[in-house]
Amino acid sequence: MTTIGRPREFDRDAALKAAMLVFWRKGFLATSMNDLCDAMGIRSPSLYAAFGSKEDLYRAAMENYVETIVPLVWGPLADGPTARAGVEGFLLAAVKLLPECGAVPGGCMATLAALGEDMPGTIPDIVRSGRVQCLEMLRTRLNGAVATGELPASTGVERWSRFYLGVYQGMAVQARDGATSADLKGIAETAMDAWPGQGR
Amino acid sequence: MTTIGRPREFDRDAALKAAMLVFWRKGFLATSMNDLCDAMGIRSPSLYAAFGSKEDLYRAAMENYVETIVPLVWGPLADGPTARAGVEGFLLAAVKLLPECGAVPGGCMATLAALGEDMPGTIPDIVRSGRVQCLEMLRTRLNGAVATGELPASTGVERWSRFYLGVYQGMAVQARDGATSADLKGIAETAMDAWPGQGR
DNA sequence: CCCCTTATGTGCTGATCGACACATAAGTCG
DNA sequence: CGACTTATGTGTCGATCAGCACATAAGGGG
Repeated sequence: MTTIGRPREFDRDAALKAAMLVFWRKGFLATSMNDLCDAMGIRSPSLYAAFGSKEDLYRAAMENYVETIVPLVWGPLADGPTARAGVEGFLLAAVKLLPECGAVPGGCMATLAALGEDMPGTIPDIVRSGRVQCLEMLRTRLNGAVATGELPASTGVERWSRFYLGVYQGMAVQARDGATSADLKGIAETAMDAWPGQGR
Repeated sequence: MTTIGRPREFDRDAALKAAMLVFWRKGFLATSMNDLCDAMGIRSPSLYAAFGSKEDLYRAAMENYVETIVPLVWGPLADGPTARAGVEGFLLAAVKLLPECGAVPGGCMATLAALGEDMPGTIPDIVRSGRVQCLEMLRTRLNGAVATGELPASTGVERWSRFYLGVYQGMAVQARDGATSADLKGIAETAMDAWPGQGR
């Protein structure tokens, strides 16, 4: 299919990725259109033509983050041979990816976005939906473990899901405050020692 | 001592408290000087004369929060008869105070501030210091428990401190996303079941 | 009473915000 | 080659931002 009209001179996906990295690093409020134009290498009319508005661009950036970055941490949850191994793999992946490491921003954009600031428009819905998806992944994995008998039927899946989600969120906060990989690993191991149904 | 010059016509402490509540609800970036003037019932020259700048006012507001609100949650940590009772009391206080409840904002200003946004000036240092103080309170209580023999000498105080801090931080995030008191209580109880040195 | 000091109220400043008008350029289609 | 469609570049819009100049008001000290 041949597109009519003057062809776009920049790579839309590359520009979106650049915008995602800026939003990840600086957040929605602290990022200006100038910041975005500089990082994306385009002028604002091109940006508005391709992405709509700052809020629309943020939504697209969050979707890009969920598609490309989130699986690096949450993929092991679904991939582990058992639910226990899945949760452990997910927390250990967080240990590796949450601290600042050079070019890529630290922390978790989906977890830490729009927490302490009153956001305009639909921004709160966008980020809340990302966090709810994470909770849902934990529910799914733990429900599966109850179904296969890996966990006793009496396991409170809802509370354990929220517990491990909370541990991850706490790790993200402390990583933002400069916690080391060793610090985060201690949190993850401590949380794994609490794994349900194996004793008390 | 008689103060010279025209006397101030507003209550400085009441105005500071009003500013603290606005910063708590909306965050530093999303709060404008207009918001602050409206809430404090004064005009901007009076604000600048009494508090310096927006950043100075934020620092004062955070100190006010740490003095008046933080003890409502963290006071039970030091007051409990044992370290275990202290940590449990602190988490249960968080269950009651983190969810939105009418006039008072929900969440925790010190925990959720400046997480997803790039903040100007010394704002990051201000909020980081608040969170480090919380970690220090946990360290102190758990170190005391090791000294009195309540916990075995082999207890890794650092990792347990970061673990319970992380649980609290996760509860704060989920409260921001609409978790109920029952949801938070489940997290708190699950974390208490992991209490060190009583079995496995 | 006048002088000094500090607070208040009006109104404004330069900077920056998100967003767009407009003219021009670069393609495809007839 | 026009006619049409879409992208780019320049420039700028009104709104809002944090902060302050200036004149006026309200107290105490002499």
